[in-house]
Amino acid sequence: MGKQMTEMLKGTLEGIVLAILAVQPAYGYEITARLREQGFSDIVEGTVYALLVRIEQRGLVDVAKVPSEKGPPRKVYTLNALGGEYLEEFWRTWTFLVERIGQLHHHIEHPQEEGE
Amino acid sequence: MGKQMTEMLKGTLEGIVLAILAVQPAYGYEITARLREQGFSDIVEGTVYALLVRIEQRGLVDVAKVPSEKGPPRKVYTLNALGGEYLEEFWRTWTFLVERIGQLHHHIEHPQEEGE
DNA sequence: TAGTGGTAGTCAGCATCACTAAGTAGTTGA
DNA sequence: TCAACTACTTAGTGATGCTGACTACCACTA
Repeated sequence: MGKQMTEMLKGTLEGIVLAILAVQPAYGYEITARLREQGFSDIVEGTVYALLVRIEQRGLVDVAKVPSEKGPPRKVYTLNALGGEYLEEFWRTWTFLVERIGQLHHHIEHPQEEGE
Repeated sequence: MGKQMTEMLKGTLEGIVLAILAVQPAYGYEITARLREQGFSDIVEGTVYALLVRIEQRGLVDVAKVPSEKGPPRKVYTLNALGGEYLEEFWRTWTFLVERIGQLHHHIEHPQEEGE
């Protein structure tokens, strides 16, 4: 999309991937494809793999190597308990931010309604 | 708040400040105080000032030096035409992200509703 | 047999951004 | 004089996503 989206994804992409893993376990290539389907057309594989390494090192996911019919073996990531807690914290932070910014947006278009 | 919020603010804080300036011109110290009032209690002055320097260098705002009754002169920032366009682009990007992530959140809590 | 294309993952280097921490300066009041 | 508030500046750090190139496995085809 653009530079703005790139910067916005910092901090949120991690939550997005954890949310995808919360639905069901997945491997890197698959996650990248799913992100593309869901509209994040510009996210590159390298970014996703680097992110997966990070969340693995932090112990938010469990990893299993699974052979593939086509190509090299897959590293399948599963959200574990710690990852689940982290994801919940993500949702709280995200919701807070969405509410604050939503208020700002509303304030701009309907300035007379708020008491200043 | 925490590390998650710090990372999420990357890319969004700029939009937040531009949105504040869209309501009315303001200077750094004032913007910091306003952010604190609006719930972003952990945002430090240094962060805001650095951001203001950036958006000034990109030509998104006009700057005027105004004497203060208390303390050094203020640098009052006003959103200009380019800044307005940039802010609109920010809202588009932000809305897109909120919708995508909202879908993900919904999907997790009501998985059977979506067709896969 | 060599070449192409899809699958799957790794790595080095870069730019951007928020934070930390310290400093400079002006004004007011004890 | 010194503290406290106002107002802005600056150097350095860590985290993150992107770029671009690379390795490797498999199937199909000229």
